[in-house]
Order: sequence, then structure tokens, then C-alpha cells
Amino acid sequence: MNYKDTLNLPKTSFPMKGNLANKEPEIQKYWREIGLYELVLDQYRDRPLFILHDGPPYANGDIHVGTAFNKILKDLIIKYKTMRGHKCPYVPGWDCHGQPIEHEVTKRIGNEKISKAEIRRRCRDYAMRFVHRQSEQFQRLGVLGEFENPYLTLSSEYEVTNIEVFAELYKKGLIYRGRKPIHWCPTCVTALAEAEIEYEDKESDSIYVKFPITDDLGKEGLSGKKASFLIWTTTPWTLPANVAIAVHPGLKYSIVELDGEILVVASELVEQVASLRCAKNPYVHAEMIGSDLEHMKCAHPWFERESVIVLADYVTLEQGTGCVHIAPGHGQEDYITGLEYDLPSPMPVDDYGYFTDEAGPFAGMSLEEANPAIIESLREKGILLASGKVTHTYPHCWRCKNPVVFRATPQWFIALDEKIDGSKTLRELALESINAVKWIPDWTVKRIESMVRTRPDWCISRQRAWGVPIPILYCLQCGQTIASDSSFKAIANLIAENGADAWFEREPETFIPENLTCPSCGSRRFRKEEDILDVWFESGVSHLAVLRKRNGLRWPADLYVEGSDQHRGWFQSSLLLSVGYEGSPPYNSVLTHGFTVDGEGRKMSKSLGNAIDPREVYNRSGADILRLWTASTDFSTDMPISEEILQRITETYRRIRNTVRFLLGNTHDYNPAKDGVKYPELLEIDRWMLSKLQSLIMRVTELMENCLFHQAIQAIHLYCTVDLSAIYLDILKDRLYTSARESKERRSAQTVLFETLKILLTMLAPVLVHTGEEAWLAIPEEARTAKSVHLMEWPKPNEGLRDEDLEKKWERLMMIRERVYQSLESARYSGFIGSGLEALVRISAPGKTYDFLKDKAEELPSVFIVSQVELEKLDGVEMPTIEEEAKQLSIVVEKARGDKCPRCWNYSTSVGKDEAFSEVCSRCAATLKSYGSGS
RNA sequence: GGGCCUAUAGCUCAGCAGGUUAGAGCGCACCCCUGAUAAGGGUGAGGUCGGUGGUUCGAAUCCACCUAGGCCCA
Repeated sequence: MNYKDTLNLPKTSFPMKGNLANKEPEIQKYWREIGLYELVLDQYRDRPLFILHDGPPYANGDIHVGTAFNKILKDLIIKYKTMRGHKCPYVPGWDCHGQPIEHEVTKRIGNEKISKAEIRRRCRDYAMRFVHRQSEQFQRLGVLGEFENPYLTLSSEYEVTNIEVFAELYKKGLIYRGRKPIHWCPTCVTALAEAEIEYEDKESDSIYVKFPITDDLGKEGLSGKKASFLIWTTTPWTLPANVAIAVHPGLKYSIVELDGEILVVASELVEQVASLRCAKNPYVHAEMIGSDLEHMKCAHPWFERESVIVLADYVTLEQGTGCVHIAPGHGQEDYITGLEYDLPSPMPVDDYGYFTDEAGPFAGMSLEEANPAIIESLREKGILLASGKVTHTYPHCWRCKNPVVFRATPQWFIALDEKIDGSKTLRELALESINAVKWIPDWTVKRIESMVRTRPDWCISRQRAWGVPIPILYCLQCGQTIASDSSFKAIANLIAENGADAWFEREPETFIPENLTCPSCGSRRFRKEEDILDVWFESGVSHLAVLRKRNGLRWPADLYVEGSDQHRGWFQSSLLLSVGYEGSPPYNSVLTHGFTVDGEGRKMSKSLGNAIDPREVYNRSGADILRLWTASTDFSTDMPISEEILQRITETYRRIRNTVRFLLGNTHDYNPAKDGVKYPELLEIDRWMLSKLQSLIMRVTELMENCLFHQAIQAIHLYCTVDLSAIYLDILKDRLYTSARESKERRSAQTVLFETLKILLTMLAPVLVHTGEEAWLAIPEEARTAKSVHLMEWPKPNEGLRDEDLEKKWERLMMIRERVYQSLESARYSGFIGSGLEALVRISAPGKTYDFLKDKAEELPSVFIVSQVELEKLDGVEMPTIEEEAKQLSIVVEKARGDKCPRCWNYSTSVGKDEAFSEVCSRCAATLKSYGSGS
């Protein structure tokens, strides 16, 4: 007889192989069919809101593994919060304006002359194409949200928020027009934010230039001598803009004679300077302190103006001469010194990097052409001491990669240190509100705090076409700036109705109100400001544009979740604009994650070839693998990912999947309503597992609440591997397969298995969104309680099912089981047995332990998965720990008694004793009898 | 150069208000099973806790410096 047919073997439609690349899109289709996102929101419609406000990725290019991580993490949090009973609408957004897109578009246009309006049209098309692409990619990751109706910074309703915020800040006196040296890219013809600068090595000229002293102010040691200050620079082109030479007030300077010339240089650098001319034994006439040199005057190389000696703390001895050439129009520090000494700031360079007439002999030259000309001119004048080349780090444009220049340009700024209504400054208010926010991990507060504390005023203007206009008009007649309630309102209306394109296409006369005239000259003819807003301003108003203006949302957000670069970026721009506009922060808490790095901890880059493409991963292995990686990785620091790591993750996935499959397979004929066994009637080991399950829920919930997602996943994985697979499920197989289908023993096991399955799937659902759903749908329909696992609530531990004494007792037993397994293994190794069922285990134990085991004697064979266990009492002392207790046991493995039952494979002396079922053991015979047919 | 952060077995992570031979899972090696089967079970080998100093009776845990790496800035 084929006894296999009389067993209850597992049965399920849930396959062992995930085949996720094909299966996941099917599941996503199911979600669309049932309208899962809406169903979830509807189920929790009366619950408190939890708003995770999405930071808008830039609508350029495909997603990379970092963006994938970010979106998955957000989705995971939202799904968890939802299951915990919150209503969590999720509106994804995109950052659509800005230089990178405009750059891409203009590159394609080439030399063709087209209008700003046309450029904008093409930029819009370009951005929208990537919005749709990224949207699909995000959704393929299993992210759920309002992808049909995302927020886009290029929409007119969004754009108008910028105008409103700008107007409000303007009214508060926080916005000003200034002239500041800023990074300027002559190739892209635009001002660049710090974020748009890359520092790379560049070979530059390195020249030492003499500035002859014209007025020694009777300084001791210099009086009456023909001497020069010696400066060093790597940017010869900034010399026409020179107005001063800075020395350090505290450093010593030497009046040194070199090749018959008298020079002023820092004392410590005399030797170095002398070596430039191979001069030996430079003769030092005198030494003086830097502060004594202040206000002396030198001759400018080309112009009839003086270069004055000033003091500055930032002068160092690292390179050069200790005398620093100052051009306030071409450097941040120079500018500040210029302000201090009230120096003029000539700036003879135009937008395209060519010298203007102000540059005298060099007018019309590009900066690159001018460098050699300048050096040559200095040589001719006999004031070039030395020249060479030097490689140093130099700022480059992040888009075109060309070197940029420092250049004073009119720009719009947000003032951080202006008092608002005579009380506190924006910086002070921002710093205060930082303390009202919860920062995760907590140390990140230091980062944002120090950045806000030290950042300069925010330059918010850009000289580009693809963005939101700065809503300012100028009087054509007298140049007066027009920025009134009435003008702001008119511009806001224009953009609300027609989008920002209208600003570029229409003349002011067509949209300003009749009664708007220039307050100083009364004219009614205006021109528009041509600059647009920095994109960080745009994304920085998202909390207002989205949370305030969309139905069903709420300002401020509960949570922002972005990478650590956003402390300088979005976290900060949002904070400043929110504090400026609303007076308080836009978020209650901010979670920061690290950056993805490769297996060696190095940053991902195409050139290193270590980048992981998320699309490749989900097309090959499935989005759930990427999601499991996301959840398994500690986000608080760098997040490594490599093929090997994904391989390990896949193995973890398989273990979880198979555990779930076993649970499904062994509950296929179980209906909790009909077949559930009441708690007191459950077998002890089943009650034990139920208790452990409650502990797991508590542990995982606690970890999730503390955003320790990777530990939560590890706890679940450990539960699957050790508690279930290696222990409980392995022990259970015999009972599940060989007991009568409807027997209490089997139903008892199934009761726990089904409960475990439900809880496991629920807790896994935020991470393994597809697999969780696939498994959920594989549960027999009558046993399922919801259309989707994502409609389940997060499990709550049932205190009534916890039994700590039971857990301790079984832990003790498991310790002994380990010892038994060691003995079985050595018996197996010597060839004495194969399967554990071939064994009889004889355990000799001292009193207390013996009693403990004796009490469970009936169950021991099944717990150890052997055929028989015999106990012997020994003399001995009681050991203090369960480990030591287990160690002192004496365990002998013998051949099991009796014959192997062909049905249950256990050895038993009862095999062949039954009259009706003559081949099997007594236990199987009884089971077969209950089925009603004889053999 | 500055700010913040990281460094524990091949991989992912615990441990860190200082205290016995540093843990887990995976992977690996070997074995068993063939009624979870491109599964399942067992046993075992892997770490000078990045390095160097210091504080201490005692440091993976505290301090300093160094090295490597990450983000941001100069």
C-alpha cells in the first residue's frame, strides 16, 4: 500500500520560485483593479492623518539605486504607519525647473536662435518625459501613492506659491538686491550656487608680482627706499581689478634685498621666495609686524590708482608671499575686506568672460587670452618676479565642467541676519525652530544646526529661462523697483491663470492693473526682472504648495525623509522659507538616510563601474529584493550595495518565502472559524510558539517605532530561520503529516501555523509588498479576511497568549536538544545512523534535570525527532544555568527499537502488531482506522 | 583645510551607562534526509572588535591622535 496517500502533505498554489520579475507586475495590476490606494485611504478615513511629504526628485534621467532606496523607505514607512491606524495620503512630486534640464535642452538646440518661451516649451516637454519615466519606475518598485496626480513644480498652481512666498518675504524686508561676487560660469552665462560647483584639479599660472611702494608713510626700514610688496596669484586676470594687498596683522614681514631689489614678504617665506630667483643669502634689512604696514600704498600695474595695504586674518603662510592680492569684485574674502576698508570694487569682466573697457589694455580679451597677455605686460614693466604653473583645486561648473570665475554681479538675496519686525532674524528663528523638530537619527540635528548657523545669505536669483520669474518690475523711466501688494497680486494672478510662461511672453502693460504707476516718477511703463528663482526656493515652498493647497492634506508635515545632502538642500530651504513665511518649521520630524556605496564602502560612480542599476535588479530579481535590501540596511550611515550583498539578500528572501510557503501548504485545509482550537486545548509546544509569536510582535513593533527597520527585518528573518524552520516546523512535520486530518493534534498545530502566517505576512507587508500580497491571496478565500494584505492592521501582541514560564521551560528543553543533536551528529558521522528517527537516545541526568525531562517524557521523541528516548537518573548537583545543565548530561545514541513504520517512518515495536493495519505502527493504525477503511 | 558621521567574522547586523573564553543569521566546509525537494535538518571552522597611544584593577565599549571611507562646505 502507498501510505503516502494517507498523509496530509502540504499543498499550496504559492510557488517556491518567486519569479518576481513577472509576478510583481501582475500583483500591481491587481492593486490597480481593486483600487488599493483608495481602498486603504477609505478604510482609514476617520483615523488621524500622518503626512510624509515627498521631496521632489529632479526630473532628469532614470532613477538610480539611491533614489530607489529613498522611495522604498518612504513607502515602507507609509505602509507601516497606515497599518498602525493612520490615514496616510502620499503625493509624490517632481522638481521640474532648473539649469540641468535647460542645459540639456539648449545643448540640443545648438546655435539655433530661439525665444525664451520656446526654450521653456522644450524644457517642459523634456521634464514631463522624465516625470513619466520615473513615475513608472517608482511604481514598479511597489510604491503606492497619487501617481496619477503628483505635484509638479512646473504646474501653474505650484508656481504661484513661489510668488506668494516671495511677496511675503519681500514685505517682511527679507529680500534685497545686492552685488556680490559669486561663482559665475561664463560658459553657461549664469550665477552658480555652491551646490552647483565642483572642485577639481586645474593647471593655472602661478605668478609673483611686485607692487612698487609709492608711499612708505615713513615706516622704519622702508623710508626713502625703492621697495615693492610681492604678491602671489594663480589668477592673473584678476589683477586689473586689484585695489589692495592684504597682510596678516600678526605675522612678521621682512624687508629683504634680493638681486638688488627690495621686497616686502612674510619673514617665514623669505627663503622660499629667494629660491624662486636662485638668490643666495637674501639680505634682510629689517623686520616688522604686519599691522605696522597698514595703509601703505603701492602702484597698480596698469592704472592710475593706488593699491592699499590692508589687514586680514585669512592670510596664511601656506603658499605665496604672505601678501595677498585683493580684488573685491572677484573673491568672497576680498569682498568682505573691501567692505571693511570701503574699497572700490572694479569688476571689468562681462557675463561671457570677456574683459570690458574697464580693463584698459586687455579690453575685449577673453580671460584665457588675457592671462598670457597680462603676464607678458608685467614682464615688460619689470614687475614680474617669477612665473610658472601650478596644479590646484579650482571651482568648476557642475554642468559644463568648465572653470568658473568669481565675479560681482547684481543678484537677489534672502537676508538671514535682518531683524523681522524689529525682533529676531531669520537665522535666529530658524535655529530656534530646529530645536522644535525631531531629527532622526538624533545627531543629525548638529549637522543642520551648524549649517544654518554658518551659511551666508541665500542668493535666490538665476540668470536662466527655465524657472519661476522673480516677480519684480522696474520703471522704464526712472529705474525704480516696483514691488507692491498690487504688483505682486497682478503677477500672481497672471501666473495662476496662465502659468509662468505668460511672464516671459507678455508685456507688463497687459497684466498690471490700470492704477499701478511708478511711485517715484508716476510712469506706467515697466520692464520685467529677467532673473528667475533658484530651484531650491521652488522646492522649498513645496510644503505650502502641496500641504496647504491640496485637499485632504495638512500643514506642517509629520515627516520628511531624504538623504544627508539635503541638510544643505531641501531640509534647509524648506525650513528657511517656512520660518520666513509661517514663522515655524514645515515638518515635525526629519529622517535622514545615508548614501549608497559599493561593497568596499566607496561611492557609486559610472567610471568606477560599481554602480547598481535598480531597474536591472527589479527586472532580474524583483523589486521585493530591492525592498528587502532597503529594509535590511542601516540607513543612518553609508548604505552598501553590491552583487554579493544582493545575493545574500536573495537568500534571505528565499528563506522567508519558503517558510511562508510551508505555513500556507500546511493550512490549506484549515478554516479558523471552523477548525480553530481554543487556547487551553492547544498542545503545550503550540502554546509555546504562540507565546513566542507575541514576543516577536512586541519586538518588531518596538523596532519599527524606533525606525530600526533593519533590526526588525532581522528579527523576522531569525524567527523564520530558527524558531520556525529549524525548531517548530521541523518538529511539527510528523504531527501535521501523520495525524488524522481533523484530529485535535493537527488542528492545534494548524491553529498556531495560521496565526503565525497571518502575523508574519502582515508584518512583512510594508517591506515585501508583492510577496506579502501573493502569499495573502494564496490563503483559502474563506480563511482570508481582507482583499489585500495591505488592508490588514498591524498586529497587537495578545498578553493572554504570552507565557513566560512556558518560554523558559522550552528554552531549557532546547538547550538539551542541542546536546542531543551533537550526539546524533557524531553517531551519524560514524555511520551508525542516518536519519535521527533511526535512533534511540538515552539521556542520563542528575535529579532535577531528570525530573524535568521525565515530566515531558512523552513528548521528547517528537521534540528531538528521534524514535525513542530513555531517561536514567544520576547522582549529581544541580547546575545554576541551563547551559551548564545541558553540558553535564550524558547522552548515548543507540539503534531505535522495533521496525520502521512505512507510514510515519518512526521505529516502533508496535509495527506489525495491528490486525487491521498489519504493516504500520500502532499510532498510524489508529489514524487509518479513524479514516474508516482497512488495508 | 573645516563641520557631521562610519569602521565588530566573507556578507548583513547585535553588543558599547567599561567587567567572566565578543554574539546572531546568512555564506562556507563536512554530514544527514529525500513526505517544504532548484527545498529541509545537523555539526563545525571563521574575528589581534581599522591602527597607535592613553585613562582604568579591567576597554570592542571612555579620551587623543592616525588611517580608510561617506555627506556637506572651503
